[in-house]
Amino acid sequence: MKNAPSDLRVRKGCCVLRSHTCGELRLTHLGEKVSLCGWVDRVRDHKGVMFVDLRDRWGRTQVVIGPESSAATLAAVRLVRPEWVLLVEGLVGARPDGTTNPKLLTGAIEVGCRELTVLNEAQTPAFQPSATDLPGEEVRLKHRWLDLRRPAMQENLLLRSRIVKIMRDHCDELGFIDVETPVLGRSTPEGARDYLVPSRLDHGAFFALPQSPQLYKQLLMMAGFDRYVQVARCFRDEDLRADRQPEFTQLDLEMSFVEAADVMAVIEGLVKRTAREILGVDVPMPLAKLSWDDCMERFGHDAPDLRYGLEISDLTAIATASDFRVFRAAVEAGGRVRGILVPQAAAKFSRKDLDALTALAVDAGAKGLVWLKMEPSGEWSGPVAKNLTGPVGENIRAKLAAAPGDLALIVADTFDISSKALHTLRKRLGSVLQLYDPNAMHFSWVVDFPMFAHNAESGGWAAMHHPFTAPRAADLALLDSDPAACRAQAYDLVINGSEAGGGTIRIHDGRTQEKVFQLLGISPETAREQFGFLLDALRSGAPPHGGIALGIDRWVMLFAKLDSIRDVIAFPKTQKASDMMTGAPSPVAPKQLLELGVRTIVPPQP
RNA sequence: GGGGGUGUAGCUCAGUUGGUUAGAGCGCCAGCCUGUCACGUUGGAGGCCGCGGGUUCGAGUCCCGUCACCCUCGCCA
Repeated sequence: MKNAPSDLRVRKGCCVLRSHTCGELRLTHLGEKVSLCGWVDRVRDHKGVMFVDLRDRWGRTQVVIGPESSAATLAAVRLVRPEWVLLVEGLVGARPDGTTNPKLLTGAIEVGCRELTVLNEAQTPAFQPSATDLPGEEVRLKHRWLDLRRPAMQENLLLRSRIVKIMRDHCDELGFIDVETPVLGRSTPEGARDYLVPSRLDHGAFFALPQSPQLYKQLLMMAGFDRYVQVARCFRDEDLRADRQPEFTQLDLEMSFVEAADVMAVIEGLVKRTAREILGVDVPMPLAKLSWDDCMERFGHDAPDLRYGLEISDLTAIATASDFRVFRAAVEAGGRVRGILVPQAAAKFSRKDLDALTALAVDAGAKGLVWLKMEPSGEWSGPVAKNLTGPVGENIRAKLAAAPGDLALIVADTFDISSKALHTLRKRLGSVLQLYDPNAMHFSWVVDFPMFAHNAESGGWAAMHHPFTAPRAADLALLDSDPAACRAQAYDLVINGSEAGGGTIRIHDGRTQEKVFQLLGISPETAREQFGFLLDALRSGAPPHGGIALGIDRWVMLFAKLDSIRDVIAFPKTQKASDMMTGAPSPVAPKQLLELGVRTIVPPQP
């Protein structure tokens, strides 16, 4: 054994220490003198002969230390432990007959060790990256450097890198200019909660981290950049989910002199290219476009999973003719009666299962769930079937196209609540009944969003997308007469029931922008104070423009067929937005707070 | 903020109705082993049962509180 060399010898290629990676050697390298660097994955000691699996991000190679190796090397390797970092020099040899390992790409060869250099020792790791049992996520996050040594995690980040490169290449080839925008910006009350950064030079004033570069990219259009793109970090101080982190990355882009179709075409090209290069799948273009109304009506949600059916049917007209009190009450209150037919599911759901589904519907706000099973006789059965005999039952059967053995789930409530309940049920049924191939990917657009939604807090209007979204040209007059009916030039990209991107054509004239602000309850004074620069810029020769932002983390998660966004982020945060590894966020020194003119209410923890 | 789940050895987990000294596999330490590749084999060390309180003759187990992590509703223009 010798110590790590201080005089780095130049070898072939650009690598000084190593000639090859641990995933590289094949039978074609037989007899070559090579040097490998990597981590000790496993050691197998057979006294006279020892095996060390050396691992790097490229793969794993078996190193043999046998009688041919020097006594010093043999003695040295006996001390080696998993996760030590080694430099191994030796000859590539073919493995003896019957000892090749087809599970490894390098399984036909092994490196006969001539010289062994310990580049670094390692304390016993908190968990073994090579282990088959995955540690709990808490442990993985705390020792993230170990977790990231696992081949699965390395593959995830490699996939992310490839996808981002495809995105950048695609935009570059289409003439997009990559422009960076500020991270320290101005807080606006719209949208999500801001992350704030206190100003040292102006006590009492705060920067906000961007929820997205929305206004900057619009101003770049007004500046004439025509096509802008950025891989942009965004920050939203809201509660986390499996697919939501407080900081996340968007492919943010904006184009001038375009209509929605132009932006969508750019993204469709990207979808096609990514699917081809990453999955080897050809996605037919153009993608299906569903109107928002259609989505809500048929799936109860604005980002439906279209890998399976279970569409919602409207039974309101049938219910109107019914004596069933539950149905009548909903209809008379202006609500709707809607249902899902689950083919050949009657026998699969026990009373207990149906109670669980009912609980789901109730959680979604519904007062209950009507379930009906169709008997072989063609009659409905179930707790309320007796209320739905005769023509009503027959009409429901006809409308749902129900057959014996089918299960019908019906919700009578407001449109919003029935949508939510049936969407929740549809999702549950889809996964429980395995109605789709989990490896399949389905891309579609949802378009024609309403401009506004009712804001429960203020009682006024809230922007469905954001306050800069342009209404459809034909709907411009509706801003005055009927804002609720006004549709936006908005488009969401939906992948497997997940919102993977969203964009709009923007308002490019000041008068319309002011009108929309006004509808949103933003006074002219507030608008001037917070968005004065935008209003001025809109009056300074703003081109028609629009764009989109894609959630890169979600894209990678979906393309990697993973359930958690954290598995495609190198250093993610926990559900309480803390970093298990660094301990962020942490208390700071009183001096730092003093400089910032900030006083905390809760005293710092010791 | 609400609902649900988990927390026992470094890691993954078992632990019965509340009852003697809390177990297993992996890892770790020390032997044996010349063709293994999740090597095998013999022995050994290793525990604040998340934390605090309570009930009890007795608590890993029951009760209350609390903390952390995960899923989820609200929230996320």
